Amino acid sequence: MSRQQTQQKIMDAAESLFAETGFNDTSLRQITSRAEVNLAAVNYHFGSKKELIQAVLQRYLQVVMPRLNEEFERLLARQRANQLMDVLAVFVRPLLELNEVKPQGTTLFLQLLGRGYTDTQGHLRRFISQHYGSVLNKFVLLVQQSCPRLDAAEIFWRLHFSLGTIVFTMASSEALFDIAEADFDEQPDIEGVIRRLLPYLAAGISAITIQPEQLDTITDASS
Amino acid sequence: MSRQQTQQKIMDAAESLFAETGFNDTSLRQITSRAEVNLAAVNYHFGSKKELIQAVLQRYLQVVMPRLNEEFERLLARQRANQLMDVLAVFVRPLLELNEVKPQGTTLFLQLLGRGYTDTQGHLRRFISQHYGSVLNKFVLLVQQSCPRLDAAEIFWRLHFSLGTIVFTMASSEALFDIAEADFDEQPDIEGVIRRLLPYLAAGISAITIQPEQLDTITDASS
DNA sequence: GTACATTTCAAACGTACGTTTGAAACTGGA
DNA sequence: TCCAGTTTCAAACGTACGTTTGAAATGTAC
Repeated sequence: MSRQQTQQKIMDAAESLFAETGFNDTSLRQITSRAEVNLAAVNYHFGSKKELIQAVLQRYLQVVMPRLNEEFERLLARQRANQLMDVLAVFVRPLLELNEVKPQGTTLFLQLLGRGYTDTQGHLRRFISQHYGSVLNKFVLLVQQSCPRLDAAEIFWRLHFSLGTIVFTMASSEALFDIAEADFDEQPDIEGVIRRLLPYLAAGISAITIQPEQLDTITDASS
Repeated sequence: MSRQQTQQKIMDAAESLFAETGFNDTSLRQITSRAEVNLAAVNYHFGSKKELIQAVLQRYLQVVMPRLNEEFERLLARQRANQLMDVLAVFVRPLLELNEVKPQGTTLFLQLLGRGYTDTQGHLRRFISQHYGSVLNKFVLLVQQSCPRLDAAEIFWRLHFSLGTIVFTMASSEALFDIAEADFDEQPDIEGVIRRLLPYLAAGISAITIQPEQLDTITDASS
């Protein structure tokens, strides 16, 4: 079997298991057994489990990140500020194109991204911000331009709120899909979820800032 | 040492470690060592690690859930539908009262809740919905009443989006606090984050629903 | 076909985990 | 004081993990 074949079999088996169970709760023995390769193959081909995790994510990141970078640059080159919804919508196409990389690619990638942030995998956060920090900074800049009302701190928090929404939804998407199917007769797919996500995120990010006094008023009024 | 003292020392040590590192990545040896009790004490007093996790959460749930239940009942008894913001604001006071149960109680509880949903701890989700499902159903009903425009499926998704925001923010709140402090000279506390969260969540949940055609328009327009 | 490098394989390594055990140390009431 | 009941303790158990090892198998170039 060629070097590439083995590596690919390992990464294919690993990514689905990682997406289902998380990184820490997936063992190399599960991975190599599903991939039908020897246990030692992971360490031989990737060095360590940590490096395998990075390789699995890198396979998608190296496709989607240059695409996002293009889109961000294009929006930044415009004369006037973009609508927030337009900035967010930029993600849709590159993400859905991951389905051409491999079947279920979009779902897998987003689930993996979710695991990367919820599992204790500090090295993954570092890996991403080291390799793609400049791309993500362009996105933040675009959001700032589209929401001039909001100061940097507010945008920082709201973007992390949004990251939480995405990451949590994708990490538990399997369970959510099951419930949606059982309770609402939906046949939800990843595109449907993204469609539901965008207006939610856009409204949240551009929400009117509340003053402390106002919040107290509301809290008091209901007591 | 009395039964209660030991159990409390274990739960105190466990909850902070769980909040920092997650359930699966915190070992009984770390817990008993920090609590200065024997390793076997956890199994003697709680039966198993799983039951310790539930006990740690239960300590907060049994305080906050009856309070929330009261508030929900009160809002449900009103003649006309409540504002969404009022419904959400109901959480603020009961959550902040957890700081009186013990120092940092609010933060700890929300972090633990976050871990419960992001770690692979299916038993916790089951535990909560078994014990407090009826309370949470009242909340869903209140949201539905305050957003008559939205159908049940849309509310289902948006409430889970919101859950993701809360859970993710709290699970990584330590890191977020550090960044906010370094980059924006904030001294963020849990109350400040809640203050930032409410308008974001309210705006997201009550966002205007987008039609598929409109989304395509936006996606196309930006290409 | 031989010599070399690459890849696979079964086995073992050391470590860490949750849990169990049985004896020792306590406790409070008769 | 004694004793039953409770709680602590050090030690061990069995299991699973990521990684390493060295020999066997496979592939490749001449």
